[in-house]
Amino acid sequence: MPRSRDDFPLSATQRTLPIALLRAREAVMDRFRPMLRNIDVTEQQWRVLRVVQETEGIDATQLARAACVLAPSLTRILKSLESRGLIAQGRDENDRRRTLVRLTEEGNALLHEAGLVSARIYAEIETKLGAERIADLLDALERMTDDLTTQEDPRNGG
Amino acid sequence: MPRSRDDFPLSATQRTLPIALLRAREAVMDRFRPMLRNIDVTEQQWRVLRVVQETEGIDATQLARAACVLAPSLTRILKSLESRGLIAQGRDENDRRRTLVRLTEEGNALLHEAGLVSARIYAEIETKLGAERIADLLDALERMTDDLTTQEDPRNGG
DNA sequence: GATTATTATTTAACATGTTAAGTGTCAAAG
DNA sequence: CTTTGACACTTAACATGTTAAATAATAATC
Repeated sequence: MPRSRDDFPLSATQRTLPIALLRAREAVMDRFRPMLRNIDVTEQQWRVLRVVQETEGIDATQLARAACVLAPSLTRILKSLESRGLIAQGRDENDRRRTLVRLTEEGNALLHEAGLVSARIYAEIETKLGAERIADLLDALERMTDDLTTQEDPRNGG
Repeated sequence: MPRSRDDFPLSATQRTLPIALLRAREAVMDRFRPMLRNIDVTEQQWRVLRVVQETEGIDATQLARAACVLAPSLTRILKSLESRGLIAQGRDENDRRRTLVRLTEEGNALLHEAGLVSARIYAEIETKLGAERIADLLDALERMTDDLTTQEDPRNGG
């Protein structure tokens, strides 16, 4: 009796938020990985590019937060993307500590084309799962994230 | 007008499954990281240890799947945990390709103590969010993972 | 039983996660 | 204007993610 691909003994660790969130994310990302591989861009690089596209001239700190990458990772990613000619970095003249990032024309072209494929994949997922179901899940996830991130006021002893 | 910690412009990428799942997972894991750091065990090592605890004598392939780590990562993790005396590896006598993993007494002691702390943290999260809400979210995540993982039968022309 | 295919694991190479420490810039205080 | 502190990265070091290729052992085939 062979075990199928997702058959492992149902145990406590499999029914926890960290594992369930990780597995769900893997399931989603598996659909996008072929596209990313086609354009030779990693998952994290893609997130960074998408955020830069949405907010041209964003600074590194906000970019890191929005793309969910740590500052040291972002440093390397920006260096890599710049050497590939996809983005350009500059200094904020008002605060020369800050790095400002924008897409090059080449980066813009890449995002335009890959963005179409990405949108199609997301639409497929939406068809498979149902738009409302995804919206509900997104709402639940965002609420949970907020509730866990908001640190309780220490004055409300408890 | 300073921007608060989680204030970034609300844009499309922030309302997608990959980002939302990533952020939710980060919010949860932030609660466990201090404990993990205390015992000098990484997030992935902890998952591996927990699964081994649940299924003593598990083989590497099932262990990797249950702990959500890739085979090459597992190789390194097991080597590291073995060198610390927390686990022991052996060969399956019926199939000498397979590596079987079990906890040492030291590993068992570590998991017992840290497991208490972990359970307390999880209980805190449950109190903050509500047990039913977590259960519903886990159900939704598991359903979505299943629905995305199940490859449609090619005979049902699509 | 030798050949071939398949499976389980490992190794290698590069990218990122993670933490700590270092560097340059701005801002407040003296 | 200098000192101190805070902020925005950057670098370094180690662990893991990810893919491809290599090894070893089993299974299937002729």
